[in-house]
Amino acid sequence: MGTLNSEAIFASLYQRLLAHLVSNGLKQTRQREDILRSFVECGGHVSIEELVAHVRKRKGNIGHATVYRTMRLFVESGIAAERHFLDGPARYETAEVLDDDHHDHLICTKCTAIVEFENDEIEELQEQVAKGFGFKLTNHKMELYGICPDCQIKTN
Amino acid sequence: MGTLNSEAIFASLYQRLLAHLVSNGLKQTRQREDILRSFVECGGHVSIEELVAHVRKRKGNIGHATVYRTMRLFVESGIAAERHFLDGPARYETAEVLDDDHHDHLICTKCTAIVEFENDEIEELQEQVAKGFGFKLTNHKMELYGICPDCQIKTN
DNA sequence: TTAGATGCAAATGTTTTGCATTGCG
DNA sequence: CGCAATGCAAAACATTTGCATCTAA
Repeated sequence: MGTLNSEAIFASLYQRLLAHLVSNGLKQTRQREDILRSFVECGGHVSIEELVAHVRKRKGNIGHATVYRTMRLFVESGIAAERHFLDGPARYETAEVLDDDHHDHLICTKCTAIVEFENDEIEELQEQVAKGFGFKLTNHKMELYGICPDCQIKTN
Repeated sequence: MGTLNSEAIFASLYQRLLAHLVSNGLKQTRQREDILRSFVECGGHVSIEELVAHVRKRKGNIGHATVYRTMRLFVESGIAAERHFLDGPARYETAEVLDDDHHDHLICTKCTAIVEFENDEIEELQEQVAKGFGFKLTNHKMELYGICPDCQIKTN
């Protein structure tokens, strides 16, 4: 999985990005296309630093500020989502799955492997908790930390 | 609630802190006592900056670094827990409730009011999810974001 | 042509660290 | 006395911003 249809994912996200650019009077640029391509090729949960490195390897130079500004743009366009795991730098993932299919994360504290999951029962209970306090729920963050199967085997 | 038995809370936490200090060959200092007192008086979810201001108002000067180092010590002693809401600075809460009574947070995105809650059903489901992926769950973070009753009334 | 985008460097905010000095045990 | 703690300033990060320059539309 991944590289197989990565061109298709790129195309779909780029189309959504273009729609956002047009409807907001913003511009299509070489950098935005490069960053999106790297973003898709990197798979999930990339940091800004990793993106900068990836774009620089594929193409020429790119500024940090540009990548920061572009990822903010991607989030506003609805094609990327920002996550804050542990307390490292922000990480981004493609939003293609997110449409109606919200997911949360299970993170290994030894090797930082990340598994995505979805659980409707939990979502439902969260909704009930919020309602119980009179809150109108807008979104949530749930991260489970533990030791993954591989790391449980390795004694280190 | 709060100021009523805050001296009792202080005493209980201080006792636990002393135990940690003694068993690790660390020292009892004026600053550590002052910071703990402010920490308890401030109630829940204080930032380092707020603690510095509070200690300075009650007593004389104190260094930022000391407060950072002391809160890390408090976390290691098991008398404080660190939280990262939204993406502001770290916030700390007293761990007295945390013993066997884990709780999560419901946060208003308008006024940043924070409500604590506990839900065993959700905990149980989280455990099941982790088990499903072969993970050994060590801890988790769950934050629900929404609009609190007060802010729903105010139209702004 | 012109508003928006880029890239650099400087600024910001949070947290950590080096080091001389102080103070608990 | 000796090691740990403090306080300051400097460093380290992650991120944002100012500004001159460039470029898509």
